[in-house]
Amino acid sequence: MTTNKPKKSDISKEKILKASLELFQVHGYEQTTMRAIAEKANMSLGAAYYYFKTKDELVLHYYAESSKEVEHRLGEILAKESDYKTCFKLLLQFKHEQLLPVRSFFGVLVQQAGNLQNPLSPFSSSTKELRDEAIGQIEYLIENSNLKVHKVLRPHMAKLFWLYQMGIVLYWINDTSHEQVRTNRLIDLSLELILTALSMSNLPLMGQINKSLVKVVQLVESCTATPNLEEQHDA
Amino acid sequence: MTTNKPKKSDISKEKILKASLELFQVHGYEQTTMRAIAEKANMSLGAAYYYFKTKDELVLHYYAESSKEVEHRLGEILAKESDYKTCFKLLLQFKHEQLLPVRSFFGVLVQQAGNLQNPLSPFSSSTKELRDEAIGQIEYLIENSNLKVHKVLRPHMAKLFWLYQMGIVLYWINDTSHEQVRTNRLIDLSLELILTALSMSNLPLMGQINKSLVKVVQLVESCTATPNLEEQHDA
DNA sequence: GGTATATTTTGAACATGTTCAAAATATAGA
DNA sequence: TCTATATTTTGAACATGTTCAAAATATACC
Repeated sequence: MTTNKPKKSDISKEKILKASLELFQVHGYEQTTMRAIAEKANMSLGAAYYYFKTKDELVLHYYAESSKEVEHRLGEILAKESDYKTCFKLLLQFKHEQLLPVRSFFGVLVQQAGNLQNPLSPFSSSTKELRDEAIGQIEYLIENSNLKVHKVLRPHMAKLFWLYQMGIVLYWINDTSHEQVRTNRLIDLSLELILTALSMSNLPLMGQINKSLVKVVQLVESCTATPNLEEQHDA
Repeated sequence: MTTNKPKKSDISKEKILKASLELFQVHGYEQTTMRAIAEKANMSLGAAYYYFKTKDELVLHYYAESSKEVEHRLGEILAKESDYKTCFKLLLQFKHEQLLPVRSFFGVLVQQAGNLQNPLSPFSSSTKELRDEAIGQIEYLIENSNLKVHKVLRPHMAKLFWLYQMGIVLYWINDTSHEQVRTNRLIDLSLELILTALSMSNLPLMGQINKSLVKVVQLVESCTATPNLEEQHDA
């Protein structure tokens, strides 16, 4: 069931992807119409919809693709560095650079964050796979790094970092400063902050804070992890 | 220039607002069409658009209205309580209850948070007035409370609390648990966390963290405060 | 009241995401 | 090669947010 012959459908799919990428990059997500995409791909509107059920799905495709590239890059980074702060910074910077050309339309993903019902939300159930993949990547990064953190927090670090990283992306998307210098500064400053805070998590008087933090993370997670399991009247 | 005679326009506006509220409540924001609103208000589609330039603007109206109610409620709370934790909790709970009937469609406001260009975003320039109003309310709450926090943090507490509160609302919007018990738990837990953390901000070894935090807040603010002043190539 | 101007209302038209039944084409089995 | 089935393509149609020129109505001034 792997790739045998280049099926016609694959070729058409490619055509649509190529056309949409170009248009999205130039005109952004909203301004690009499905009709324009279909036209540029030399096919009818209906054909485009045969391959991608919604306009959203096109963007989701790039998201998935970039996730794979990040995974690859992560391996490279970890081969050279073990200081987790440096690693995380390199990772964020790579995402930053790699996503630069698609920034104009990639934003829709993040922008829809607040609506868990929207399939485009990074918290929605349709993006769960991608989310878990990203969190797994961070987990891997942490495992292979020198991050020292209280054992109560440890199992939730990857999720926390993922949330943090989503915040950075959100900022980046809306950052209109020249070459996004502000985002870079934010990365530096916030990593500094987190680094310092985490290094304190082993102090005795932090016990309460650590526990509260874990509970909050779990509560947040419980809303995203299984959003489609219908109304869990929990206790 | 105050209310003289009930202008025809005011009556029509009221009719639209009433119709839209009912429809939004029953069917939510997306499912409610402008045509349905116009029909329910006994007027043509174009007339509805004469009073509200976009569908969004209708929701924005309720946002503004509820903000006034919150302000009123805040006065009541502060008259009885001075413990800032209790105050904040009461305030959050009031917002929670008061917004309950509009929860189904009020979410669009928060959901668009990620797109600062979207007028519906609570970070956008079109909602700046409302935002400042809300922050002012929190400022007032803090001033009249017993909150003790490091002087470096003090000037930014209201903004921080506002951000925090937006997070809570975001959670609340998407909380499908029975009677939103999860949101209530989140409020308890996170307030506990913040309370503990803030009470530590005066400790000597927190100096670095405090400073970093302030810088991060300022950086975040710089992206929201003047989003329409065109490309500030800052240093 | 009559006329000029401002306000309000209308309905048609447009753009765009999406659906769908039917047509065209490809594929497999005889 | 011929036929049956599966895949792909098409274009028309629909829903809905939005715009707009023209018509209807109200208001103000004589």
